[in-house]
Amino acid sequence: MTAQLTKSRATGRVTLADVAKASQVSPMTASRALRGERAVDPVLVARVRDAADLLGYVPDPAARALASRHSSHVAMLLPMLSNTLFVDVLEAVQNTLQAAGFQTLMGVTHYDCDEEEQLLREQLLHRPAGLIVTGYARNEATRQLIAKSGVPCVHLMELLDSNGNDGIYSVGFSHEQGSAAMTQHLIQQGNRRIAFAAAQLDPRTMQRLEGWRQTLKTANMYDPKLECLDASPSSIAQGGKMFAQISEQQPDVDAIFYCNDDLAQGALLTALRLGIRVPEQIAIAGFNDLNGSDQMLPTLTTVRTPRTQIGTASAEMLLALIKGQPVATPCVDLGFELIVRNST
Amino acid sequence: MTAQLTKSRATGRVTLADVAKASQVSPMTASRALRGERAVDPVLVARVRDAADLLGYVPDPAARALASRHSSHVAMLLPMLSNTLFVDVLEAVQNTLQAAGFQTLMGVTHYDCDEEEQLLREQLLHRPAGLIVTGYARNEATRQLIAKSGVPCVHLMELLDSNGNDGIYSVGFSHEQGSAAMTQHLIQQGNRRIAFAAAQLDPRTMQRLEGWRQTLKTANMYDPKLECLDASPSSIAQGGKMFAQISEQQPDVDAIFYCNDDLAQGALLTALRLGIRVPEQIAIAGFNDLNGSDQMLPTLTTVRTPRTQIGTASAEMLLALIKGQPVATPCVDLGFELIVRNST
DNA sequence: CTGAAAGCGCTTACAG
DNA sequence: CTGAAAGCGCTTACAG
Repeated sequence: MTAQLTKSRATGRVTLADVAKASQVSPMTASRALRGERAVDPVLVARVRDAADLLGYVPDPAARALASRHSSHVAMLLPMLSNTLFVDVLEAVQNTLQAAGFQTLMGVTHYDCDEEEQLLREQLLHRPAGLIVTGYARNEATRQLIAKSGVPCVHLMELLDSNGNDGIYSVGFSHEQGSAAMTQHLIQQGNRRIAFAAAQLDPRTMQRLEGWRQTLKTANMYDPKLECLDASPSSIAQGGKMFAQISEQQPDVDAIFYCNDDLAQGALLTALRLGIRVPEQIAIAGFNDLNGSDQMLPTLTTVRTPRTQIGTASAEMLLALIKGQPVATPCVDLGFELIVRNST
Repeated sequence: MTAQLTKSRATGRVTLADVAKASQVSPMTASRALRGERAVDPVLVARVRDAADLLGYVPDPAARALASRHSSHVAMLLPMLSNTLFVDVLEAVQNTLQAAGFQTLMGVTHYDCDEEEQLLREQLLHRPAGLIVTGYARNEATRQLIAKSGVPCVHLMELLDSNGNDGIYSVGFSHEQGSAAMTQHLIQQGNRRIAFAAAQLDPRTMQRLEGWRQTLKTANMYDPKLECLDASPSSIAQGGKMFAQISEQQPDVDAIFYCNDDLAQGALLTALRLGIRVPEQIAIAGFNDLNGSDQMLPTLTTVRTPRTQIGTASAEMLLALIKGQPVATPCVDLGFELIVRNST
């Protein structure tokens, strides 16, 4: 077949009109054929597709967004990139979305609700096809912004109480249960004074705190003095500081459960430096199973969290919502895994 | 002043036409006033701005992109997010661009030229206002794609030879010099069998290899057996493996220079495990000064690289290029810093 | 310095 | 199942 190669536009870009002309249908039919909308004669679909291939046609995202009022962007709000946890989620989301022809517009909130609101306002201007946000802790204005936008939204990382999850989509796991499982393990190992050490103090950290609290209370081992909370960012150095402090001020503590692996790694290094034997003198546990935890000395006992799976599953769920497909399980629990190594 | 609040569009969105009507000028004048284009009466500018504020007008990026043939996106190509190096650059770029009203469209190439080409093709469809790419190692098709697109482009991380940098913009530092400085330091410490251990073997790693090579050759200490190269990804575990291998097979090696800190951290941990004293029996050095290197036991001697500054400076340079402003220094060298700690 | 016209490249909504 | 019309919300290019 001989396609007309005449380009009608000054820009030199191959447009839908060119494809339509070459395949002798209207632009509308070409548009529908290319998008795989049904109710188009298969013969025409084939003709249009061939012409598009021949001409090297690629749809213009801006024109499409303007006309349809939906871009091919997905806006994603993450608290912080310095926690490798979120980098893993981001990469998984990106891979899945990219394969489906969507672009990820990432925003970093720094755990700040005002910043989140600001970012979301900005991103909503781009009429994203979908939204991925982290957790549920946000201000009312942001919540309204999401709801009113009508843009499908998936919530990352956390589970929601079974009540009041109407129209809420989420992929995550129970931080409270993960924390309880680790605390239970520490008790079973014979520890009696189990401290909980946390930084950043974001909502998910507080849920882990709660899991530890409840488990200790049930075991009659709870003591507020065992809570070592610090709002500064989580880091290896910070974990070291907290370890030095606890081991000096509370020599009776026989185990420390850190809310994140970077803190626990810092604790392990500081224990080495101070000549304190782990787990003999004090047991150390972490959360997330980040890079390097299996290489520490001793290797770190931790809770492995499914961040890559969370990224993939949330992106897939969002894709379904965007297409208007039914989502069987709106709130997906991907669980966690207790990884017992040598530090406990 | 009383602005007319009548909205003309079915979408309910406040448009430029609304602002124009409210401020009693033509849409064109409103457009120019809002964009800060000169050649508009200051009185009208003020009137238009007020009306825009009052109505809560925000320009539609899609319409703007379609009409102007340039979006407010900046496409950024990074090799890999698992190296925290690039996450730091990404965050800095994002912060700077966001403040200027641009969105970052990130793509991960996995050090694969074909993937890079594919990603760039996809991103170019969105008519980005600017491009940020990593290094210079790419295939000819990709190079052509960048050149033909006419989109301003800044190259990250590396310096370019003084010859042939016509029209090339870059922000980075010399990996070869950074590596040479560290090698020099190791020689000065009295080491005579200095191994170079590297993973991933990307272009910048090879430049560091070259810096080490030249320095050892000059000092008459070069021996090909001292090169320990492995193309698998860089990680703490990989560094540990390489350390065990070198210390077993080449007991005369008295220092190991790792091309990246994660490898060196793994080496330090493995040395502890094997009971090999650092730096007494063997000195260990790294590159980049990543998180945790100052917390290791012993603390890690390394080369600090200015990744946040690279991100900020490259974004600022790109912004200038986008605005058509002259760029005084097209190839910026941000240098590096030798950080001597206790592992050497 | 200001504006009327045309167009960017698609899709929605309405006919047939 | 197909198409002609209108419009998405801006800016470019051209007048004045």
